[in-house]
Amino acid sequence: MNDSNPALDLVLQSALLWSTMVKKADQQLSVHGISFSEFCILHRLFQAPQQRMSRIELANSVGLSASGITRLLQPMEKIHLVEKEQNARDARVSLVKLSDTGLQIYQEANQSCAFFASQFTSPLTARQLETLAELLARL
Amino acid sequence: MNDSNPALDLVLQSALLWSTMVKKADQQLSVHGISFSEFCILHRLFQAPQQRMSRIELANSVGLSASGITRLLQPMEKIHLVEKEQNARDARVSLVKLSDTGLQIYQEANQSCAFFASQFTSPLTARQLETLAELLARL
DNA sequence: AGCATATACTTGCAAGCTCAAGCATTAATC
DNA sequence: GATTAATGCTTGAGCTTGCAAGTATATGCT
Repeated sequence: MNDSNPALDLVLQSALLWSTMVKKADQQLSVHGISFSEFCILHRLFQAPQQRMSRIELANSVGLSASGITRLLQPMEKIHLVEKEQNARDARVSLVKLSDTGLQIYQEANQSCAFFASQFTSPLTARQLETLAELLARL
Repeated sequence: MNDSNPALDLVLQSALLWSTMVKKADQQLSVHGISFSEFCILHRLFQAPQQRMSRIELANSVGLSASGITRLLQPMEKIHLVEKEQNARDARVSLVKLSDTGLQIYQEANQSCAFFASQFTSPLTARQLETLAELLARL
């Protein structure tokens, strides 16, 4: 009757884990006035060469749709966390660039988020953390 | 400059991974007319003693808020996947019970979801899957 | 050059979820 | 026994996101 299925169990287990994790991260980041999604954006931009990316690249890198990016970026532009730039070669793409204030907010938020992350993963040893990351990277 | 932080990387990596995973699972389940959230509900009910739970328990077990459960369950009651029952001891709680048709849909959907899950985890060996589940269980 | 197709967005609409507030019921305290 | 607090749930308002459709630009084919 109860044909336990490890793969299915894993999927359900992690879905629950992930949803609670994001909620907690959101809470931690709220003091900086940004959401977890916004932090992901800033993080990707920070990592990008010249801290600038196309919106589509950005969408893929954080797992959102193109329209999701458009709407998420609108308020971020308004408060000048990011800037809109045009691509000289291709007039379709509009680049997103991390602004100075965006960089500052990112660095502050990064502290909070890093603290949260280390707290969240504290039940694991460094070695286990590494193993976990490795296994997840295969999926 | 690039002070790489394993814990933070893990959090960001898994956020992306799970969001794409849930989207794919939703797609797989759409042929049964239910969402991933709804499948989680059915799954928990199926596992529950007498296939019946209070709404708050259900909310916690799938990582939703109480109001989320209320709204998610409304259409499910309408198409008779679940039934509402009263608790004799406590008039506040209303129990949710898996119906016969709900059970049937669950079993069909379970096949799809199990297939998806095994496909999703196919890059991992059974041993690695076990390790992964074990590590996630600690978080 | 001209037309079809693909790409990079943006926008209208709808779904799914949360938070805050409210209601009903139960438990706890005096 | 009455009052206060806690619990279980529902509802209104609002946020975030996705999908489908639309626009603008680029690319490829002939």
